[in-house]
Amino acid sequence: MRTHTCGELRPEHAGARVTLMGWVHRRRDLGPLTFLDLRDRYGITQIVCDEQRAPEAHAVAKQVRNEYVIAVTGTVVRRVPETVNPKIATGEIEVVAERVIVLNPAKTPPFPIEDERGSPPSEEVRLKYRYLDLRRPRLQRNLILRHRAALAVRQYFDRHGFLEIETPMLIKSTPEGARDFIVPSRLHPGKFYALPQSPQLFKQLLMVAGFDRYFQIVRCFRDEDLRADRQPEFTQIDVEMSFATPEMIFALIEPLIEELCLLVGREVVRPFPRLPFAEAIERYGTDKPDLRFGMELVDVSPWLQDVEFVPYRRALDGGGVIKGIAVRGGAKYSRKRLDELAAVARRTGLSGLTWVKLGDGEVASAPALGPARLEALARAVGAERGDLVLIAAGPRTVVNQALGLLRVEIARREGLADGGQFRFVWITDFPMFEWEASEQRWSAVHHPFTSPRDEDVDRLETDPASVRAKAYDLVLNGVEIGGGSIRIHRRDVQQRVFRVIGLGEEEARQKFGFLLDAFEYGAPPHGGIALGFDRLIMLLAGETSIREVIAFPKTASATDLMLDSPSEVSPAQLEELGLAIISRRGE
RNA sequence: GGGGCGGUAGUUCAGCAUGGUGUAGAACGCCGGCCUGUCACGUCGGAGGUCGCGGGUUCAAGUCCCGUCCGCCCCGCCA
Repeated sequence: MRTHTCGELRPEHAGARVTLMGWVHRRRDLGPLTFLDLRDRYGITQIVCDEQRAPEAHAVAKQVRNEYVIAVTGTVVRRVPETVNPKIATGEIEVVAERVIVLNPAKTPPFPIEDERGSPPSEEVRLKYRYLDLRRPRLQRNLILRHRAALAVRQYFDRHGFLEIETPMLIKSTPEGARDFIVPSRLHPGKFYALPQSPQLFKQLLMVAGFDRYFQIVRCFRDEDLRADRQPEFTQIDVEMSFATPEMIFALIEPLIEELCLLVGREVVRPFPRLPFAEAIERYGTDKPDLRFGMELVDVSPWLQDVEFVPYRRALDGGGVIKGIAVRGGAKYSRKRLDELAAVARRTGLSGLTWVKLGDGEVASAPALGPARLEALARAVGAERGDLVLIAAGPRTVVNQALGLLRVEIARREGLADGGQFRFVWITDFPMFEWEASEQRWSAVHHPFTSPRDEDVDRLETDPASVRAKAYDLVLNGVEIGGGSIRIHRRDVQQRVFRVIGLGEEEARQKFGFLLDAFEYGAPPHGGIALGFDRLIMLLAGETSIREVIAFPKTASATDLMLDSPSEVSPAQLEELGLAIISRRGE
């Protein structure tokens, strides 16, 4: 029986007879004297096997290899000062083995179970042997943090009167939003369940049911392409409150976030700043701005009303805009570097980027503007000697997007984003709808259950573009970590919103009839938020991919290299479900 | 669907631009010997390769061309 873990023994245990079990982390064979580093998730303890004192134990120790699982019985002894190892918590003691038993031998692992020894193995190998990767300190640390965070979340909401209520995983496919993962039904051949993209409708119905304060740490599924911060299944902290205002949601979430940050020793500044969507776009070119650095977008159109330079003239006459950013110390940029930046900007559809170097006299890519004009532009964006000014002209959305991208790209390459800083910001007043050019219809920016702002409701039908939503996102260091809204709780408003997004009366009744019905039985005003748990843990852990905080993640092509999933199923299974495969790729 | 980077020993990589450089190298790991205070032990010796896969060009392909598969990043997509 194990008496202690490998991270537990201290000098005060000296003299105790103990039994440890764990993995052989490393073996140092000095001939008649062999040291074993025994590891479990609590730590590492040095085992000494002496041929003189315990020949049998020593013989076994000679044979063990890395990652063997062994049991060691022996005596804890205090190390003499010269042999103390300050790098490990148990470094002041060691266990002199009397008996070593191999519980299970192990093949040589495909990569070392250690961080910081050479380059890390490729992700492909790590994912194939995920159970070995998970032995490494990095993932152990991340998953322990994830557990502590989940626990803190549950305690926090419990303390504030919230109930964690589970919602179904087998639900109904609905229009709008991401692609659903669908699950065939054996009892109803030809019919399908869908896995939830979020428990959105259920939490609203729980409000109708009077539960008043709900939360859930819940798995969600979206069948879309992956990214470093997007997996097909991911975890949300889902929250909903009755009689809520946005202010109440902010006041609820901010202290929670603060607690979670304290888990990794980070202090945050409260309250988090608020930034209306429109302002975020104008100042940062994005609705998820990274506030760790400046380089804000400045509208320089007013200084160029009478400009003759053709690209600028065209932009202004076409109802567009001309904006710039100041890059500190950018005057030293090479031509190659500037060309690369222009290429980045072009990805957004921007036709051209003007640059002005403020060295000893201005050097510009558009000398036709003249020194006086360049000087004025530089002053307008707040650039000083030694800086670089980048100017984009064109349609407002393209200009904002291009400069927003450049801002982030430059900050990344210059290392302007301090990894030790956590800058939260609430983005508020999102527009309700955006025009889907490909489908020639309006679609909900957040989701169709989001309430329009009271003063904008009248324009739902006449001017959808101008309707703002009671929606908000929480952004941390340029990453969207959550979003929510005050919901619609009246049937008539909900139906009007459905109509705007082109959801017909009949279809609305068929897909969301239960919700519309529920609204007629005394639905309280309510609202909430969903936080991306994986992303939050990723940022707390200092990682750049959520795969590093998920025990068994999928590859960028949504496969599992360990399980080799997805996989084909037997003809019998298909038969039972009433399914037939029409064609397979490549056949 | 599109763009970019990568795939060579168990692992991480070099070699590829300009085809021939003796048997495709290095480090770590692995195997064996020696070593009584190591803790990234040391030391001596050794084994280990479908250069992702298929086709093509060539006297000759890890290296050039075409196709394809896999991993990673980005755009589209993700209410």
